[in-house]
Amino acid sequence: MVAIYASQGDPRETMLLLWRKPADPEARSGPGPKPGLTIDTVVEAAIEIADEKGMEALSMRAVGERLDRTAMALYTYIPNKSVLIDLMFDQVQAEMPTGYDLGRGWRAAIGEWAGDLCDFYTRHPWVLQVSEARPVLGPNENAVYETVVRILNETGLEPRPILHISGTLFHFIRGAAQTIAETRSALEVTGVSDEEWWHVRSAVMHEVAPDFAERFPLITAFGEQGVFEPIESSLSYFEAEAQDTFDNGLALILDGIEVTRTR
Amino acid sequence: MVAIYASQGDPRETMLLLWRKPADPEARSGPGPKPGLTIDTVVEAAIEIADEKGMEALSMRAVGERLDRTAMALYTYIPNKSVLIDLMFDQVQAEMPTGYDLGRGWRAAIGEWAGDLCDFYTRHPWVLQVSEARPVLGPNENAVYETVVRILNETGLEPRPILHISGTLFHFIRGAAQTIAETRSALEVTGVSDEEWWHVRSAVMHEVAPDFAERFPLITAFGEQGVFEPIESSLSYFEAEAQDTFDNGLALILDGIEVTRTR
DNA sequence: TGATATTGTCTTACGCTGTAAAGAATTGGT
DNA sequence: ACCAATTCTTTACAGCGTAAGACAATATCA
Repeated sequence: MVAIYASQGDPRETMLLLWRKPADPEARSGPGPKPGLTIDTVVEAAIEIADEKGMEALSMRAVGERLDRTAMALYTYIPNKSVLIDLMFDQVQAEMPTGYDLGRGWRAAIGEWAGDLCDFYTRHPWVLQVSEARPVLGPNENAVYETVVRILNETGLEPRPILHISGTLFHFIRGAAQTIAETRSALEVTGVSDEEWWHVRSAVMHEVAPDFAERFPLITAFGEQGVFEPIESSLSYFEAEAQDTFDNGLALILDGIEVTRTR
Repeated sequence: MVAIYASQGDPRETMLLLWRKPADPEARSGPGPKPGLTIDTVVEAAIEIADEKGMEALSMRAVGERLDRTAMALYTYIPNKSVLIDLMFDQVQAEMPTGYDLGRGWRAAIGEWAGDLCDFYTRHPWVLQVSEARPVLGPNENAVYETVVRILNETGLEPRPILHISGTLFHFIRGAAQTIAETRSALEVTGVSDEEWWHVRSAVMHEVAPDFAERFPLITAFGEQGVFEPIESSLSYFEAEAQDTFDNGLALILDGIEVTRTR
């Protein structure tokens, strides 16, 4: 996963695009051909490609082709690919709900929010490749932050603990969502099911590390009583396991918040 | 971050390399020139490049150059780049300690382990780009899993909860380490300090969203009383903040484990 | 000793990437 | 009719992983 730093290029220009403030409010009627595309159509096409085939399939040529243009035509609308990714990133976050019911308490609300965020990330796994370190600062990203902080504010905790908890939730949810998304796509990408994958490797493992059970007794014991029990769900084994880790991990973190709160 | 799936190519060949079992124990004295490199020298050179300049600078040509060879010379030792990354991945994990003192209880031990893992990831941030979904299954990766499970086994919990907790810890620690590493490298890569970065954007923000405080009242309020207080530490503001999030989030998760344990 | 088979390494080549530079085509204002 | 502005295309460059083929070095066998 290559960390993609937000906003390579002129920050002002990027922000104007993110918040859709045309740089020059006049001058939108001069000579020259009318633009055949808009920022939104370009961003939308790029999002479709990233959703369908992943971030590594997102090329300027591919986006251009989807819009019946060449790659270079896009540079009329967008300064470079890095900014395009920022715009995609902020655009999809509009999918996240903002109005969670606080009537049933912070725990129910944050649980719902976390589930929605995890679903969001698994719908758009490429979003996880955008660095969180220096945020994009678009309107929809800000709305997501505002939403989680508003829910956590119900805990009665101070601002700094709330920011730490929000960061912790993001770390956990992003990691869980990434694993869920990767287990899901692993079959599509490699064409090998979890069962096949494990079957082949466990055979080679015995050949290559005959002393495995002695060297790693606990994971051997834990593996034997958990791995590849027949499961009823329609999910692959690993995906079901990843989903369980999310559910249980989330509950554990909420318990931890409760402890912090009542201390 | 592009998810890199482990073991593209023949799984058996990859496992033999990971566990350093030469495919053919005989036949190591035939005609032809003697090999000038070894798997280890190649993997080591690749790790150095990834550590120094990041995963996106890791190219076969770059590794070859560091060893005074061409890119193609490496294919004598390694089937392809994907397998090279698997070998790098498992190799560096040997840095993780395995013998944590359980005398002071699981909480102290897991706290130490988590800190070590976070440090490990920030030393080798490229490791975070290797997918966790289908593990590499090398000896050192297995040792890391065995270690964390051995510590968590001290909680007295059942295997499945322990696996969920271990997964939760990995998700959280990876996310925290990634943010720490990215805040650290953001300055090097972009040449812009956190303060400059924020100064520019907050100015443009006022221009582009004059109603920001009304639209996002809580993050406005929370921001005002926390952001960019002068800090004494040698860390950048964001890095110190990311480190705080790790420390507090870890404590919170450990509290959550305690709750699960005593329920 | 000379031939042969085997192996390490290099060169070349292909299709992909982001985007700089330059030119063609289209349009509105004068 | 001309000009200036704007959209869009073409071409080009250096980088990527790696397939194919050539070449050089070496140990074994006749």
